Amino acid sequence: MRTAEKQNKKSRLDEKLKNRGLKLTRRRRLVYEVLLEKKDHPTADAVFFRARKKQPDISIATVYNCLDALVKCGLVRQVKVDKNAIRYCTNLTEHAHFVCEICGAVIDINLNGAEKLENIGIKLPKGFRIKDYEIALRGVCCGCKI
Amino acid sequence: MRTAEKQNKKSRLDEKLKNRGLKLTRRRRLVYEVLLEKKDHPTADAVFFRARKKQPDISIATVYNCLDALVKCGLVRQVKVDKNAIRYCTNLTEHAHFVCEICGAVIDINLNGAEKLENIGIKLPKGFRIKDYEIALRGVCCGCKI
DNA sequence: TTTTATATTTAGAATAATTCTAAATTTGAC
DNA sequence: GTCAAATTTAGAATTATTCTAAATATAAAA
Repeated sequence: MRTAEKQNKKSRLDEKLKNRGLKLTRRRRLVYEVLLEKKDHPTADAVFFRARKKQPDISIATVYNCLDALVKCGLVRQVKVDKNAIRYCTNLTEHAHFVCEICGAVIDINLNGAEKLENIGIKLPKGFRIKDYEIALRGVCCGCKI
Repeated sequence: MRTAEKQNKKSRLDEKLKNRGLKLTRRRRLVYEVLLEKKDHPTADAVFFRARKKQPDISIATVYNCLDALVKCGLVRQVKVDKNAIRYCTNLTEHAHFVCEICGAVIDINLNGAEKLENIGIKLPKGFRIKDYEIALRGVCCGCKI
């Protein structure tokens, strides 16, 4: 990628962060970049290792802080599909997650209109309001099946 | 409840445990009883406190062991709806969970046929197989709405 | 009913993920 | 450039859970 192009990409990323009301910092940019580069739902720890390759002096506490900031502003979502560490996801469309119980991989499963929550018609008790939901599918992925 | 009735209830519970191939122990009976008495999806810690009221010399390690055994044999299910401690559920029907983000309460939401997983038609990539799934609805319950 | 092999229970240590704290640094606005 | 406010940081603290190895209880056989 040429320098100008790279620069352009970077400023688009900065725009995105600013639009969400985030104070722009070197660390937040880095953490968000890392998440966008490999969308395999990394844990905070995995993000930390990837981030360190680019800025070796970043700390794990900062990674947690940045992830929290990105989640709070809505650019990133937490994925809580098992008892293990929280994973992070930049896919903001309505989707489910499949977790392979053998290899631990987490992949996005797109929902077509019919499967989206407002269309499947779950009935809540009176006075309850849903703000968010998460569908975790557990099983065996194609790479791990016998 | 009369003693005979109580006895009868207890042996039905024992049957259930035995049918699942579980070795019958005082602790497992207790832990399962506690779960059946108040189905509010307690954490291991909450189960420990309730269990201690009846058998003060039970240990937290045993509570974890018993819960694991009950989960493994299929009488109890783990509920992993947030980053906090795992919760336990004795409802074996297909259902979703609603978590109140204010008070933390977790309640069962029944699914009617149309909403069950095999009927909503989620498309998995080739070779993937689902063994289990979990729907977590997050929001505000009627008691906490403003 | 006693014996015996095996599984369960236990206290306490260990681990893992995350949060907290308070001092140092960086940022954006002026 | 200055400055207040927010961010970053190392390291300690916390929380939930798992591990370990010794003591005990259980189920089945004798």
